[in-house]
Amino acid sequence: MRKPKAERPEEQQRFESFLRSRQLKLTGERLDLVAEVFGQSHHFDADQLHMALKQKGKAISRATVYRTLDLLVQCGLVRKSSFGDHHAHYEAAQKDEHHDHLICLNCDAIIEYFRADLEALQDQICQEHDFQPMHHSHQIFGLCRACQGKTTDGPTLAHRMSQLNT
Amino acid sequence: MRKPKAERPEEQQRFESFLRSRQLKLTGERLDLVAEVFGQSHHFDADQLHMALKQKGKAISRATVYRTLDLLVQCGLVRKSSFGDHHAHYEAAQKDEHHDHLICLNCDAIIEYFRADLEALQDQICQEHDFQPMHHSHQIFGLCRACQGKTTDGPTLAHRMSQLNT
DNA sequence: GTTGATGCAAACTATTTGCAGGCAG
DNA sequence: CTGCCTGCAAATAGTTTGCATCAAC
Repeated sequence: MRKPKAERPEEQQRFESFLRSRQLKLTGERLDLVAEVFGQSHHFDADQLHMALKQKGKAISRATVYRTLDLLVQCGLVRKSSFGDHHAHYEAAQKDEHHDHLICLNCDAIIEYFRADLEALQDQICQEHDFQPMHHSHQIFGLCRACQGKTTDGPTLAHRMSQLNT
Repeated sequence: MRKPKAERPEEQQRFESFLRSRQLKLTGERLDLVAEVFGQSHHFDADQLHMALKQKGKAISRATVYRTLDLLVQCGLVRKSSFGDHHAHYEAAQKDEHHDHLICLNCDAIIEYFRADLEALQDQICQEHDFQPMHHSHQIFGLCRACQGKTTDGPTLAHRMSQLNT
């Protein structure tokens, strides 16, 4: 489902103008990374991206991976979040659609959801406290459908729960 | 507002029976730490606790601070959470009351809130996705009442936003 | 040619862990 | 006295940064 490079997918164009607007340079590494991010399955972390690139012969240093992801976050093409484990997760931002996550503690599945009424409720809470919201994060941890039946590994699950950093 | 030691505040008793139930030992360090946690202002982090203890002449090693906080979390007397900066935050758990947080990006104020309808909505979302919730975290970042008027430091604010790890 | 980018290795931060000696039960 | 506990220092893990070199504009 990856668009041919020749087409210069929309995301790449957005990135290019972002770079130009800041007098930053369009390097081969940046192009490779962007291509990978938008070819890749939605959710990933810095290391997965780094390895995926390496496997395709595009060995980009970790430092550059982090630096470039940072740029993509700044220009809004990528979203960064933390799922309670101890490293950052990234996802290609789909247009301007916003969503939150359900996270399976057994298989790490990530389910996205969006509820207008939840967003409205948040705004209401903010109003009540005279608080001006700028960002929010809402995450629910538990077991996805597939993992509820399974005899999930109790000790491991308990351990993950206790390690949850949220 | 700190109860005299002689009274053995409820929290300390809870901790003691927790320790006994696991054949763990009631050491001086653990007692000092518990006293500090429940004497202290609600929200704190490992380092603040470590320093507060040191200032009172109770120099407990960082390692022990972390280890003991861990026990307190396990026995439910303390709650651990992450506010998008890069370290854990703790708070003495008030009975079994649950709440979520509004976090001011300018002054770090933390405002607690609880909304039954929000909790209900969450359950509904879980049902819709056949997801069994075990834990959730809901945080809204922005400006508290006091900081909305102030000419808040734009660059700094933007920086904090971009560093948000949620 | 400037100026910003890259890779490497070293630095960092918050937290964890191995170990030897200490103290609670 | 046995086994958990402590402090220390070293180890982690993820991420960031300084620096010399290199490439985009």
